[in-house]
Amino acid sequence: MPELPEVEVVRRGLAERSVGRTITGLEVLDARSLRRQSGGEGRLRAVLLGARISAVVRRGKFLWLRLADGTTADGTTADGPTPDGAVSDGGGPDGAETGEALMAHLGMSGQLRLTTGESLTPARGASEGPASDPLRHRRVSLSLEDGSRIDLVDQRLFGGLWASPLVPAPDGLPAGEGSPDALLPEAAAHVARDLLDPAIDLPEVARRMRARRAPVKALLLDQALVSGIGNIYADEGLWAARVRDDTPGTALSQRTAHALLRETAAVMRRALAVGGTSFDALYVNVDGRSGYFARSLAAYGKEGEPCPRCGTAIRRRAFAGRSSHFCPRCQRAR
DNA sequence: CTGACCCTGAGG
DNA sequence: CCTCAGGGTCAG
Repeated sequence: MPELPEVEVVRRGLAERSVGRTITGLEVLDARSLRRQSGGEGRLRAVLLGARISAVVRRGKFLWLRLADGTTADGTTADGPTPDGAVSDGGGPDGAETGEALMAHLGMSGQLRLTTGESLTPARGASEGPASDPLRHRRVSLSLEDGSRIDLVDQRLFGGLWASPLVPAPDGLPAGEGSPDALLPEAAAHVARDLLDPAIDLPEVARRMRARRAPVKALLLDQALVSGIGNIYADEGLWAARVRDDTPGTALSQRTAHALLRETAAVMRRALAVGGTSFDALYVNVDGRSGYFARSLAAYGKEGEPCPRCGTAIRRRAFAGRSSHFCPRCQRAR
């Protein structure tokens, strides 16, 4: 559910309130959230404890925290592996970059919540709690030096946290939103630039789409081609550009393919401006608040409702293992 | 490129 | 009780 705009809302919240802080604790309530961490909790602990958060970066739906050597309470410097030559000193005043990033992916139901000292609820039994407890599905928590906490809350456990070494981005351009340089985590190296990335080459992405026979919706969802788009914004972008989901990439003109990308970007920008899309409490920002874009959706989840453009009932069908929503009248196959 | 899998909770 | 929802990954 969280797609680019929602993840960007989270990135901004974290960047505002966690950059410069040192990580002082790691609490793992459900090890399944660390599924992608080789070496498990012990390895993650070694990377995180004593590290200072120097930046919060996003590419597509992937988020990562850049880590620098922080100063521990007793004044000693935390250690961390530094891959030779990869990192000189991107860090701030009190430490060199550790060469590792903390990756975060929210999956379907993941949230990163920031809780300040006062609002920390008295520790209930593990992740058990009343249905009203917003932290009921808390899986992992990072304690920060100021007493605040970053909580990964994830009902369905598709998301996760894991450490990944930084490598240079092949094009030498900033690795993502919020990135101080061209270094990106190895784990995000396969992820294409997203539609809100100033360094994305839209005509080139359009050309690559047109070189593939797969249905255009599958291409929009291919994170290695263009990242950040999920089922909701794919349907909305296709609706905005009046393109049918099953149109083969090869059937698109350069003009149409480019327009589709621009329309999808525009939808995501509008969603971001109102805090993202959420249908319920499952997607929220770092303070637990929902965005307002759901009320602006034209196609997604609107089966049977009139198309805002022509009034025809929106249709829904299974597509590539997911559901697809479109207007049968004004979204024509090409 | 399709489908299974990872998961849980809502809804039929 | 069964099915469905869905991002990413990986086997086939």
